[in-house]
Amino acid sequence: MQDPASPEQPDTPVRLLIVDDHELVRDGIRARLESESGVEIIGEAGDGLEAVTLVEQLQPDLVMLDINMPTMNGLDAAEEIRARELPCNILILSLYDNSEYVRRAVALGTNGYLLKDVSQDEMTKAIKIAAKGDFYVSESLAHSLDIENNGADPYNLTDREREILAAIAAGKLNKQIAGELDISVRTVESHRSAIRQKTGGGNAAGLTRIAAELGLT
Amino acid sequence: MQDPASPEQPDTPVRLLIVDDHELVRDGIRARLESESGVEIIGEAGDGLEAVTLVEQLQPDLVMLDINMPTMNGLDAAEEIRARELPCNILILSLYDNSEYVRRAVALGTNGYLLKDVSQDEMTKAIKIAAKGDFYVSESLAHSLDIENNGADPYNLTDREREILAAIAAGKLNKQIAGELDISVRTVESHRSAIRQKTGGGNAAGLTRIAAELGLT
DNA sequence: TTACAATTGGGTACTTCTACTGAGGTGCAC
DNA sequence: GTGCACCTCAGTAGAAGTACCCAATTGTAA
Repeated sequence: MQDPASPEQPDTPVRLLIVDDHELVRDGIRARLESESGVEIIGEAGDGLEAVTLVEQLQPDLVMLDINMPTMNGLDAAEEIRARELPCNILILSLYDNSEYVRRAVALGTNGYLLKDVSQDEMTKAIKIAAKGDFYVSESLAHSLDIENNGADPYNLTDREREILAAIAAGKLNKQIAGELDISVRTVESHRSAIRQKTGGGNAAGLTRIAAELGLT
Repeated sequence: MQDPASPEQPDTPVRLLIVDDHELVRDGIRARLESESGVEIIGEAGDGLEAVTLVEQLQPDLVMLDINMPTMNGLDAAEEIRARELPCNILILSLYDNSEYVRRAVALGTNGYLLKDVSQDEMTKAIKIAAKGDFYVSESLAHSLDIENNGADPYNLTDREREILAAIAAGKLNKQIAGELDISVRTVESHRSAIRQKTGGGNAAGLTRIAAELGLT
């Protein structure tokens, strides 16, 4: 999928960079992989900024990125790594199975999306696949999402609708949103109405919950 | 604080039960503690229900409970353990530093509250303290919360206000809330107004975010 | 080219929420 | 028993959102 410096020989271990803001989780990953001969952990980072820097310095074959992190989240870090055209495969490791995250991960050209409830076997399998530049996604996710199609969210919201939903969830009034997007209040109301219809979200509180569910916070 | 079967001799290892829905996190905890002679991991559970059962069966000195879990969350499990008067100390291990969780944990008579960004040293320290029946809380939390006082949330909401805030966050209209609580709409509006004033929450979307922050979802 | 989806904008009537004002009753602490 | 916090309820005015109706423009896909 990408064009990384992937090891062609199967006996060369995957040089892996672990990124998670929780040392506890990093310890867990380490514990799992230290018995694995095919993987060599060459570094750790605690946030996205540090991750990008270390990918540049250490040039790992694969970086395992948590999403929810301070300073810079994993998806933004992935975007930055791709923007700088660093030759490194990316495996997203997230707590959440929300489709908006997966959608963005796919759009960014990452090499996989794992949930944190992953088993040891699946994790090593995913690392091998992602390190080769292919794409791996948790089975539980592959079933619930139609990634093959176009990565659409379950509500089929348009880009504009997602943009406005995020603004609503941020507590902004229609008038404010209209001002910021330079459109009329009536248009915002139209979009809002469409969002309600598609999501069944009800009032602002309901829409905020759905926005959170979609990762638009 | 409680009255558990705590080991009086310092050379008797703490018999620990680990509860977290993510095998990855359990592996991390294991990896950290297996070098620790004072701690013996006697079992694992993946949700609250399983946790209560295993506490009853294995009678550990200490149970380490994650909060966010399927089937039954960690706080409800702690409540059940206390209700059954099982002689076991409880250490909460949570991803979130929200005050409502800490407040409930304190009210339930648990023996500590750890954040998942805890270091190895602090974790073993907390385990030792909690296993003795004392109370340990992460320093970062102790600073931000006035647990000494009465475990109040940072907004000083009353019980009724929290109840109504939760209903608002659930997307209910004032009229609905009034019906369910058997009070007038005007009263709901009064509470809502007070909540806004205390939290600076603004409209329903803002209040929903704050409710999520307080763990009222 | 035709068809369709997305985005934009409006009219009208209605409901809900917000922002102020006021006050009565209860229970608890000093 | 005097405060004080809490819960209860009301009036009024205006702002905001909801629920319908409608249509012009643009871009893209069949």
